[in-house]
Amino acid sequence: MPAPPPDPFKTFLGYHLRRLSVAVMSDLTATLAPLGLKPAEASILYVLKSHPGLTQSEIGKFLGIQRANMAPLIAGLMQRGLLERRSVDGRSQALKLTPTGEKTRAAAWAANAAHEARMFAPLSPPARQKLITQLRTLWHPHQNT
Amino acid sequence: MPAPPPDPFKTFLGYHLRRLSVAVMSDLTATLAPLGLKPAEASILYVLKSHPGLTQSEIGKFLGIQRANMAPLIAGLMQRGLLERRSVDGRSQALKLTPTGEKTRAAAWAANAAHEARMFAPLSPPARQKLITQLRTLWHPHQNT
DNA sequence: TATTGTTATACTCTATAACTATA
DNA sequence: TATAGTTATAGAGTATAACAATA
Repeated sequence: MPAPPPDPFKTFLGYHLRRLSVAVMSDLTATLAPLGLKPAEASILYVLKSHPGLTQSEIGKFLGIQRANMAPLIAGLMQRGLLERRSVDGRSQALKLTPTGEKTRAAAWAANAAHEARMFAPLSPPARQKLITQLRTLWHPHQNT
Repeated sequence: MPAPPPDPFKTFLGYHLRRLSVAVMSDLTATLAPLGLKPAEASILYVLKSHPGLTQSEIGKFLGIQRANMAPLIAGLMQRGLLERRSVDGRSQALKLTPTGEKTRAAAWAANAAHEARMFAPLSPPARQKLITQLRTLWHPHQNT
């Protein structure tokens, strides 16, 4: 009885990280679609809930999204009445959620939490928290932007 | 002294999974670039080392790459003399590494292993293996393709 | 000079549809 | 009828460069 061929990625953490991340992102995209939000848009709403008054450049730095790509994202959320602007100086504007934006954020947050519970059900809450801690230890933002 | 604003993604495993995965993929891309390989191409070489004789469709199923996107990848590797084909029947061809392909694969593998050691240095080997096991438990391939 | 927001644009990755030739 | 390989193409997501207005 011949041994089964070995999995070439058995020792490569990066491979499993990537495959799981892609699967989770795909599920999150489907989860948020009924709310008319993409993951990046929902993330912006989350950041503005906890950090109201940030400019769009600052949000981009926080999320790893470039200025040039933030512009259409913010414009779309503004157009839907989810955000409002207040001029800080002539070139930058503080952003915050409108009441509608906060309702949408809360709905997205609930859907996102349900998605997390579904995707990571095999892990106990402590195991999940430990995993988050490990991933944060390994992720050094300066490697990106 | 006001409390710092909370990180909105503190409890979202998916977010940290994604940020780390993007950083790791970026580093891997840079690591493999001097060998003239993209991560997907290196993965194909790895799979053919452990599973010689697979067709390109089978490799695509293994890696989660669609048939249509496998065609140019395989064509490029063929053109560089890294792969050879043997007709199984009129429509499918078994693939294997050429001697040059095996040399390139070995070089990519060594670079990839060094990349992993660098990226995941904070984790001991047992911790790293446990993390791989956890990620594999959470990843159900049928969610994708 | 440096920064914010914006536009235009290009590049990669991924997804779908359709075709051929084979089975 | 179904499958392997291919081509064409469209859509995201992301990257750089350049500009106007402002600091």
